[in-house]
Amino acid sequence: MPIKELRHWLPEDGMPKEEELYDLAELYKVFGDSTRVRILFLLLQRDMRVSEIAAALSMTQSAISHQLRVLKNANLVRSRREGKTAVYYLTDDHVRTILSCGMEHVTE
Amino acid sequence: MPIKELRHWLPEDGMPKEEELYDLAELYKVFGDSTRVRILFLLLQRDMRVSEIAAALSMTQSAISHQLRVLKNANLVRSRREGKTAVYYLTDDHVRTILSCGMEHVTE
DNA sequence: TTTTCATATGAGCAGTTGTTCATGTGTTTA
DNA sequence: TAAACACATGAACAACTGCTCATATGAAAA
Repeated sequence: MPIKELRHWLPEDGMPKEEELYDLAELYKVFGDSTRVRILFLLLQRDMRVSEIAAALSMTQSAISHQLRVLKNANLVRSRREGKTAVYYLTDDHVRTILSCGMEHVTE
Repeated sequence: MPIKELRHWLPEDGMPKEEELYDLAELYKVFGDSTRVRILFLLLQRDMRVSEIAAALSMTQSAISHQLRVLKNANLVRSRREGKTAVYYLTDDHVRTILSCGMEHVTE
C-alpha cells in the first residue's frame, strides 16, 4: 500500500494536533539511535533471540535487552517465549516502510 | 514518486553499510524532537522568517535559531536573506515524505 | 557613522540517554 | 530440589541535548 499524502492526516490549517506532534517526535526518537536501527534491520531479515542479536552486533546481552524494551514500548517489536529463550519479531510492516523513507533520503 | 522497496537499498545480506546505518539514525534523530517537527510542519505550509516561527510556536528567537541550525546541518531546510530578515524553507519534498511515513504509524 | 532591527552564536545548566555492572526472574535440566 | 541457562531490570555514570542568557554579526534606517 502506497504512503498516503500528508494532507490526508492534517486539518485545514495544516498543523497536526499537539498530541500527534509529540507522538511523532517520540516515534522518530526511537529510530534515532544506531543500535536500535541495527536491531530493526536484523529483525527485518528474521525473528531472533536476544543472544543472537547481541552476538550479531557485538554488544552485551544487557545493552540489547534494554534497547529491545524501548522498541517494545514503542510497539515496533514484540516477543514470544520459546523454552528458555525469548524470540523478538517486528510488530508489523510499518518499520519496513519507515526505514525505506529514511534510506531514500540517506542514500541520495 | 512512490517509496522504493527497502531491498532496493540493501545488499544481499540485508544489512546496510555501517555509514548508512549511522546516517540513518542521525536523520531520525533530527526528526526526534517536537520543536523541530513543529518547525517542519510550519515550513510545509509556507516559507517563514525566524521571528514568525518563534511567534507561531511561542518560543524565543534564540531557541528557534538554534534548532534551525540543526535542521540546516541535516540539509532539511535552507535559508535566503531578504533585507534584514532570513527566510527559511524546506530543501525538498523528502521532509514531506518522511513526515507522511511517521504520521501513518502515529495516527493508526 | 551611529542607531536599530533581525538573526546567529557561545557558554552554561538541567534534564535525558545509552551503556555497564550487579542482581533478579523464569524456565529447563540434572 | 538444586544448578544452569537465558533474559530482564535497577542503579549509577559519562555523554549528549535543548533551552536560556548574554552578546556578536549583518543589513537597513536615521
